[in-house]
Amino acid sequence: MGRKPCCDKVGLKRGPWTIEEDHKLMNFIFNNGIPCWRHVPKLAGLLRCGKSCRLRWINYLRPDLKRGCFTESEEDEIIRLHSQLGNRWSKIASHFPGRTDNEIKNHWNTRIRKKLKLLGLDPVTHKPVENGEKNKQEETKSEDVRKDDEIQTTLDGTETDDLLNNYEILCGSLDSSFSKEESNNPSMATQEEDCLKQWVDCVDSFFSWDNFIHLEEQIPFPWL
DNA sequence: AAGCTTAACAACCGCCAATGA
DNA sequence: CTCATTGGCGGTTGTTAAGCT
Repeated sequence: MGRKPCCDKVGLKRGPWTIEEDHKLMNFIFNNGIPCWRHVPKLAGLLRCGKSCRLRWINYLRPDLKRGCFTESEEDEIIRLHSQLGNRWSKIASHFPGRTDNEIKNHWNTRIRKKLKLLGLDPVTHKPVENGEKNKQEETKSEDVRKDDEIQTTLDGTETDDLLNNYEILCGSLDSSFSKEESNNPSMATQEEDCLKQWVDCVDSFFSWDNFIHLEEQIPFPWL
């Protein structure tokens, strides 16, 4: 007997979310909060499973999300946190208000990992890759990794050394300041609040909330 | 212009821990 | 205590746009 699925997948929509679906989910959450993800799809009129709704909200629709590219300092911080926490993306994400674990994980897998490889560093251990280890890895590694190495060989030795030094300096300098600066920093909280206000204003001008005023009367919410 | 490859990101899947009945 | 349910997490896959040949 396998594990029971999180929901009955029959008749449920999958794949990319449409704008209409996003609107339905956002409208529902703004008006009702998040009572129980399992009930959200039905109450919001969505043919998705609750888990999918939760993911969409957390990774894409949440008002406090900070969209856009990662800055250099953010990347450096991710590298440093990853060296301490490993693949605990949610923990890492908690240090970046407005960023999601999925976003950071994707960024790590598509960019930062390659960057570290170019520096001659093992993305898992954050230590320089030994020649012996390199040979061992050589036997099993995939084509894409091989391409990364080809690029690396185009960098001359001094360039690689410089990059490596910079990385070590960076990690060293940041290590001392870390651990006391957590996400409950008051200035960060204010930033988040401002961001939220802006976003709510934006959404207010976008939606016709009047259509949802009587939602409560139409749907019997069990938690009310 | 068409086809192919790659990079970036969104979404899904399966597992696990917490919680409540 | 046991079991079912739920939310959260990390790994992986799918999709698509951009770049290249």
